[in-house]
Amino acid sequence: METTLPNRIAERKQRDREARRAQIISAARRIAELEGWPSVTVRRLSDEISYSQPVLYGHFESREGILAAVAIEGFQEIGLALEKARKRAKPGKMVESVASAYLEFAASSPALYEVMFSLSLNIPFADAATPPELRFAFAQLLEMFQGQGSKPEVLSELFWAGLHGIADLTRTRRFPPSRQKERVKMFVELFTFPS
Amino acid sequence: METTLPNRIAERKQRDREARRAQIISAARRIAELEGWPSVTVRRLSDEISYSQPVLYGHFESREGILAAVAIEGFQEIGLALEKARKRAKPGKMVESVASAYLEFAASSPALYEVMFSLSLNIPFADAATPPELRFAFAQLLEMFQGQGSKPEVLSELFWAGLHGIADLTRTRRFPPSRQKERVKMFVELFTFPS
DNA sequence: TAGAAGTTCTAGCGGTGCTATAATTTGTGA
DNA sequence: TCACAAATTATAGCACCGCTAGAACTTCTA
Repeated sequence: METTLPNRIAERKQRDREARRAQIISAARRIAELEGWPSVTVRRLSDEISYSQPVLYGHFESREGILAAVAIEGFQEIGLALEKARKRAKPGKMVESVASAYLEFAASSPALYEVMFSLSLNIPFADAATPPELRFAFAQLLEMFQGQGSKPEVLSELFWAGLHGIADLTRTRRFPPSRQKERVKMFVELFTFPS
Repeated sequence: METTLPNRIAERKQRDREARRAQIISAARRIAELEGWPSVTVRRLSDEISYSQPVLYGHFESREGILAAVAIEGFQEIGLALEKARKRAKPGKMVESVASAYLEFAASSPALYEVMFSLSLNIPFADAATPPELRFAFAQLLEMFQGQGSKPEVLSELFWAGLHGIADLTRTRRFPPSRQKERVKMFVELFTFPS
């Protein structure tokens, strides 16, 4: 017992730490979605988790580090959503299914989507230091265009860019939501090639 | 003379006011391009124009009002650039010309482009309250697709969305700049239809 | 159970956007 | 020309921000 007890204590501490970290991320996300990112202050977060401010800096380097963690979580979720949409799509409907899934993700969590892209992370897509969550998400698009056309990478990038453009311009109210259906339909047609 | 003098004084004051307003916008833009938007503080701007802070609030409602003014200026400039590209394009090269002009604008003034879109202005595109600068810019794209296809509005929106996506993902380092040429080429092909 | 090691909090620094109020300059009529 | 009103500008301060040094406390060990 005596040799295992310290381990169990250490494990519990680690669990607590991770739970608290998750709590911080969750609170940041919730507040951002309800009141916008400017309301996500370090003081506010420390209130939410009932710890003083310095505790937050034991988990993250800075406020921006917290936002980055939220963004990573977002990329993981969108990656999973795209994978699901890709795999469950009816034959010939893959592009439409993935496009809809992407836009629905962006529309249902606008603050999350905002932080995923508006944050100027120093995280290039095709870099060695790119987080796996980001790689995975982009891989879903790449997978979709494998075999179709001569440049699947470039095509995937354009598909992503188009979806991001629609999502971003919708989020910032540049596009009237009324025409969204038509928009998606024509977008899908643009990226559907005769087999 | 005596009845016109007060007018001349008032005119001079108005001119001074407008000059100072332009100076504020110009300083904000310069600082943002050199050091990023977080460096554009009200104190810093008041230093640049050698007036105290409250003077700035005689010109703009808030810091965000200053950014909005810069953004409007940006929309005016990109509108002119797109118009020029559209009108001077060789036959059959209009889409390519306009796309290149758009991306070059975004790449050459990244901070300006950033504020034009990252700012969540309450300014829908197709609204009555949409500033004319915004209308004009979008009109250039609309003009391009008039007659082509059945839904020029939707097509223009998709074109804009695609360009914005490329510009934004490039600016935030998600796209490696290396493939930019290929990207633009394929994008132009997507939006070029057989006559 | 005393002390070491690890945690957490208090309190404060320099900065931010913004503004009430004081000081100053400017234009005007006697 | 000059006193006075009106417009303009500056000073100084508020509440809040991100962040952190050092004090206070808790937990574990011997």
